[in-house]
Amino acid sequence: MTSENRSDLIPDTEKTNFIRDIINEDLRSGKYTKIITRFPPEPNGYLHIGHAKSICLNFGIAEDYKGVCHLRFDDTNPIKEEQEYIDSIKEDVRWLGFDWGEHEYYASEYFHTLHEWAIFLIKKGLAYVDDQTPEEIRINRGTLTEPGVNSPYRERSIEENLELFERMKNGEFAEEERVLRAKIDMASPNINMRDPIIYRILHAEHPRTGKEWCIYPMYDFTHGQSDAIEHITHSICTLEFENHRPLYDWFIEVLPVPAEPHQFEFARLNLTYTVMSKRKLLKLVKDKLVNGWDDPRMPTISGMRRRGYPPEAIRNFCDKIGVAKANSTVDFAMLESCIRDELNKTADRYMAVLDPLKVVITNYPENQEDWFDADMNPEDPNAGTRKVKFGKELYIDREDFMENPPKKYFRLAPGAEVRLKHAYYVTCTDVIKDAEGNITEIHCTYDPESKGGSSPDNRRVKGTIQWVNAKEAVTAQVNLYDKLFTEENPDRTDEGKTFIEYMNPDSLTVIKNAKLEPALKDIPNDKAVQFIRLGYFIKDKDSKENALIFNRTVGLKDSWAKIQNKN
RNA sequence: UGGGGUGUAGCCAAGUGGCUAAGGCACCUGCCUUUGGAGCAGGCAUUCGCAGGUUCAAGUCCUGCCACCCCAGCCA
Repeated sequence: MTSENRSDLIPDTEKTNFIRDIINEDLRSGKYTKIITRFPPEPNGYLHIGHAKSICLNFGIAEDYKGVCHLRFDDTNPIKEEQEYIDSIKEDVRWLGFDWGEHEYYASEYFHTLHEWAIFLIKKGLAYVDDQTPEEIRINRGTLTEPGVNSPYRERSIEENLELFERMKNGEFAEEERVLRAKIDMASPNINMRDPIIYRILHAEHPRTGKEWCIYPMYDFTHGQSDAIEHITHSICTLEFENHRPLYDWFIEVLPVPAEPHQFEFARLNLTYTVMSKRKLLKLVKDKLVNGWDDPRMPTISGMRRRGYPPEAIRNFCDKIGVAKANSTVDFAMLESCIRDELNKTADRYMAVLDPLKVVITNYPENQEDWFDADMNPEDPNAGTRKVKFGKELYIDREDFMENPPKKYFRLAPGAEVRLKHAYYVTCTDVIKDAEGNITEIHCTYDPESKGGSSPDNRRVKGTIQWVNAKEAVTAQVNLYDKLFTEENPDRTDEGKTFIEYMNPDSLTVIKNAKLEPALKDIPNDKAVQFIRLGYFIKDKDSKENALIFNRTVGLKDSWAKIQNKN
């Protein structure tokens, strides 16, 4: 091996984890002079936040070390895989902000090489065709504590194996009738080494190779070799493959592969109040317990996109949670914090009310109107300002008025004065009710001196609430989301329940009659905004010109709710 | 009961024998505020799963123990 020290490639970064330590060492020692990683999804479902961790790790390393990251579809099981998933995966990786350039690969492109390598193994006496039934194979594999027993077909001649494997390939056998196995050690304490199956018969059409094959290589016979073919230097996967590493290394050792990749394992991401297994997510979709893979309550990348999570926030989250080998469950609040942090810096502010309560400013002249300058984002002076129009009749949120307020309630109440954001101070003078005693309207007076939101006498007004002008407000549907599960760990089984039974019946609240500042009507679909005091929102893809729909991405931190919960 | 892993705060997570155990989330004070948002200041592990041992010095090394996770698909 030529040994060139490329420690110059080691990035100056605060990101630190055991994988980067290994890479740094490999660069210093001259083991590698260029880093090549890969993200290897199986196209059998949509990507979720757990995949985002792997994507950020693999593509992030490639970026930082001036290397490349391949996007490789692990498409060895045509029964579960579909083109729809391939398309969604590419869209999601791209949306997260990563670029695989020309390096888009498919394990299925290597089927011919893999097939040749299988024959190579047979010729070396290191693989054989087994005629046992699945049941027999299972029984003879032994258990965790007992060794397996050799297949009666284990010592077939190389010629017979070659012929049988050829006939398998030619479609002469039914599924489950025969398999090709590596001949390793049926007594190995590592079950993966007990003559693992490397080829099975599947009379299924493949999304990419069509009907060309009826035998398909297993994951273990595919992954490492694909890594070798692509000259991957660091093949990073999750912990459950740790037991497979000896097998990975065995194939690399024994086969005439063009490179010697190495596998490293890290702990997959778990998040509180959500499930991450593709099987479970698929069930939620298939059983229509959610509205598709991109339901904003789903932990899928597409769900988060529709929910309004910015890709930068997801990437930042992946950086913050770190990469280690200990199983862990990250607090959902950590993700939300990253979302708010990003949105606080970037989202323009607008005013909206979710549950409109009419306010009449009794001393405001009938035909007067005021235009106020409202800052788009107090965090970003460059965001500029917009004009908002004030009027005699407004809407405020019903939550922002209480007839009998508790202590420390800073909002509107009879006799209380509040600031209407960007506009005037108002004081509540009357409460109007219907026959049932429901509050239908409140009357206020305004202080003309407080124009713009501050008064010459500098008197303190504790509360500031948002409002919209009744005359020009636009009506919209607003979707509020809560956790999909009520249980921190929906995967728990100790109560004898399934994850479905932990679903939160109130995970979606649809508000039909929200009133919005008119400017919101023309907001682009992918532009995140803040509704002042209510949270961050994004226009839903089903939103129409005359049927606006906004999804709440995440609420603002609510210290008032916290105070109330204490009492 | 075989093999492979992992244990640092409520949750992530640095730490590679040597100054007072990083940082973030959450939480708690106080300040500030035209969003009860944001921001600012401070607090929050006498101790690193437990017990021994080595050393002038141990979260880091050694021994033993405990707990949890993964593996018996012709899934990946």
